[in-house]
Amino acid sequence: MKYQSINLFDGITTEDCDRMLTCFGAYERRFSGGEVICDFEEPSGSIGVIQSGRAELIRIDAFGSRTILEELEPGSLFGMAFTFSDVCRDSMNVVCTADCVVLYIDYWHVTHECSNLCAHHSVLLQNLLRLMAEKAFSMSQRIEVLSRRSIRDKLMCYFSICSLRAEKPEFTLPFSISALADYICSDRSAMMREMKNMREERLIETNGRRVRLLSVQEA
Amino acid sequence: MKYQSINLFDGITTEDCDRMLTCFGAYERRFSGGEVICDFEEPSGSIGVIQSGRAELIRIDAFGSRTILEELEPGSLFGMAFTFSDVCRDSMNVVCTADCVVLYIDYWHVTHECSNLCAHHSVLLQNLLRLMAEKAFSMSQRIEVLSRRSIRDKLMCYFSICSLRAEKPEFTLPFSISALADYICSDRSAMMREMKNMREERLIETNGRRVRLLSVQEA
DNA sequence: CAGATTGTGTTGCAAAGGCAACAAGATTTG
DNA sequence: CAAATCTTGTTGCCTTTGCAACACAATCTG
Repeated sequence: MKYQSINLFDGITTEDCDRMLTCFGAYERRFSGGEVICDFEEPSGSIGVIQSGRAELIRIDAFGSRTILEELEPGSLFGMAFTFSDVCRDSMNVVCTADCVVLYIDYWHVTHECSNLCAHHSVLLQNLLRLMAEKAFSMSQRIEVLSRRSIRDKLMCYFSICSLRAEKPEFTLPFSISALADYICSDRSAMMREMKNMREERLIETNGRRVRLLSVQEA
Repeated sequence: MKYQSINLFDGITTEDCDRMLTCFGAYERRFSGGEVICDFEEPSGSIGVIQSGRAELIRIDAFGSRTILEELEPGSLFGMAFTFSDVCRDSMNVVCTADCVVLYIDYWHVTHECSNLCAHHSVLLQNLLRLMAEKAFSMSQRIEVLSRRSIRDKLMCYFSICSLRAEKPEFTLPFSISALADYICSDRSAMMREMKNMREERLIETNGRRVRLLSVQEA
């Protein structure tokens, strides 16, 4: 099962698309690396779609511990119900890591037939449904990784997912080794120690962000 | 922000609903406690909707360690892209915990206008969108909890969510204390030890599944 | 290019958590 | 009702992990 990423506007012509976006009151914004795209300070009724570039959903807790809650790639959604709204009073941000174009769409407009009867409203809805399914999929993966009890198991689970996605046992991490520690919610030095052990036990080979799974699990 | 759960068929009359379901090839099945509703053995193109009862999404890894990946309540969705499909070769099941009625809908039919032009297709799509958003929301919560580094923090985060949902500092856990350990992916005895400490430090009070948060966080 | 920042790699130490094992109350089931 | 099962509760021991602190390469920035 492989998911090729789709864009929200696949199957809609540029003219129709422009017309709908005007009708929806949608708008685009550009961000450059390091900028905070969204800080969830006030509730918003709009969905953000990463059109291009990269961003991360970051949580910083009261003690300054930083966690990457999510990697956002082109096609990724954020905002609204997609993000857990700060129950624990930590600061949450979507931070741009590589120059981004973000499209904002009002949620209400998407779910209600508009008076102009936009021709491709239903196509948009279908695309949105599919993007959300992809998002649900990636969150399930994250839960899968985080549900492991040890750093080693978390790494092995995450690497398995990466290698499955790459369709080979060798792949490149989508972020730095340090960020990987944030992703698996473990201490960086503890993780590096464990990776060293795993290299010595010949479970993996690493070279920078390049990782190769050696023990292709037999089961 | 409070979410009242919706049903997939809200806003659709019973007759229209029946007609659509026939048209979609949807069907209902009943399960009783302990039965395995879905084992993800073969890929399926359908969405499962819990209509009534309760179920859990369970993973059992190669060493027999059991994890509740998700609590499924009426309105919850499972199957397809909603569940991470077994990358790590562990066994995954949806298990019925209280007598369930489950509705299966073919995914393809939902996303494509049918030839019969079912009147309320778009309403169904909107409802599905909303259910998926709710699911995304609950998965975000789960990630929020699991991303905490210590058992104490995981518990506090989870209890905060529960108390927010209950709109008061006292609430009843939706599952047994033992199952809570599975939910937060920690050792049961370690969790009990930590809960004991937390009781002694007067962070919480517990009585069976009844929990009261004492330190209503000041920030 | 110099200084600042970020990423990588390492270590000692203390604390937290996992594991195993046991005991006893509660609930279910034949 | 008695046996079996599930849930709660506890403890000791040992491993894993987090934390603090350091060193050094790579990259960014004015």
